[in-house]
Amino acid sequence: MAEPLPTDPYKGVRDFYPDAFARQRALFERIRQTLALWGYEEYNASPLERAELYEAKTSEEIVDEQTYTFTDRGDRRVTLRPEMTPTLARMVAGKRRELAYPLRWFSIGNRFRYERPQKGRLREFYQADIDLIGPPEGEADIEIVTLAARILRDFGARESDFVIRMNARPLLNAACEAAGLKGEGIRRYLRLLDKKSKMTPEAFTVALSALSARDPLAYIENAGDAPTVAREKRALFERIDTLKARGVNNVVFDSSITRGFDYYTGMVFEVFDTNPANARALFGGGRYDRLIALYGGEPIPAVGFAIGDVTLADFVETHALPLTGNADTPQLYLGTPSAEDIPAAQAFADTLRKEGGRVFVNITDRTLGEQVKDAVKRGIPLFLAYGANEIAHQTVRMKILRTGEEIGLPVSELPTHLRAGS
RNA sequence: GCGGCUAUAGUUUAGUGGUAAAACUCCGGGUUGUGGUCCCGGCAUCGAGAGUUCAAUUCUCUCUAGCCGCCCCA
Repeated sequence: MAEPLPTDPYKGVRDFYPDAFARQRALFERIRQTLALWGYEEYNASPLERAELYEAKTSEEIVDEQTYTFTDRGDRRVTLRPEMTPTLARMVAGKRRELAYPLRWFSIGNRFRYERPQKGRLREFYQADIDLIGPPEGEADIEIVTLAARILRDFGARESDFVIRMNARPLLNAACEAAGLKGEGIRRYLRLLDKKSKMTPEAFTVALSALSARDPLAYIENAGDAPTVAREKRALFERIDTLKARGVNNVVFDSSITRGFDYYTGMVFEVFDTNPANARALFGGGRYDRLIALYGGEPIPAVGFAIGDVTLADFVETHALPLTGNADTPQLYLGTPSAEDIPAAQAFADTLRKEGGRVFVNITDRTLGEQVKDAVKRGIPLFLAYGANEIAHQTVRMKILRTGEEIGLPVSELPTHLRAGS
């Protein structure tokens, strides 16, 4: 006997058994509904991409150590997409002249990253990427942040359940330059800033002194010291005020929000759960005006964000938000008194399906008692036996499993009941 | 890549230096035209390998896997 194969999924990825898949789908269906109301269109692409796509703008370390990259049989280097934005940029650039701007696009699918799995971080996760492409900084940024808030609100979250922390790359850059940093120094400072909340103040001060004489944040605090900083700060605060005026009140300025990515050029934001039990970033996004130009041509401004399934599911659970799943459970279990009745039951089921009934037909030789048990286990609400008696009299006894009640009715009325019920 | 914790039936767990217990699930039967109750029976080379020992599921080591943290974070 050969060694049996393991039944666990590959490290860091999940199986979605029907229950879990129904929940997962419910999560993203809710997002799809909101986006449809806002006129966003769904696109998709292959998870396989040329490796160079990420080498262009993402940092080398990420490509080398945190992607699934391999060489195919034609010696092409291939990467399983770790994020969607480069693919989106590639697609937009490819048809840049024929698309109708502004583009309101979104995509839901899996992303891959090769790293050590731990809480909230897996090697394969699902994400909704939502982008607004074409308009420069301004109204588009307002819409994107409003939409981010609306998606959570449409899950039933209250405004107090989350907070949107906002910053702007130009503001950070101006402050860094005011502090005498440039190029690589700015990059290193942003990385340090990203970690600030996890460090002790002393450790931050020590790390900072290795980079700069004065903390760039001081120039943001006292913007009067540097005109460029003052200008950027004013622009950002105006945006926050606009959002509040338009009904998104849970937005705050947070100078430590940087986003790890090089391609952001404007506003950046992260949405945090306010519940202490789940106090971490749920998702985030920002403006990236120069990414699409990497594929040639004039820059096409863009702003967007992405919501991952793991953190969103945690949020929904933490706040006990209602989420209906399993909408596809059959409504009716069609039992057969004996195996000879199966062909007739299948034919009958098919007439019910044409009327829109979701029907599960028994094809085993189990007794009716066992079939009823089976229906209960599967969570199918209605049961009826279909055999010689039913065919002869054209009537059925429909059993409501939840109450045990049985209703006798003519076969012809059954579709009406299925439509009314469930 | 580094560190901590864990590993017993399909699942969740108990337990012991003398080859294991329970609940639920599943399978078979009591009950061959209608369930959820009840009763009986079945289902574990105690993660893998090595060592200590008369004897290891139990102690030690190595490995593997999972969880958690660090690093990193799209």
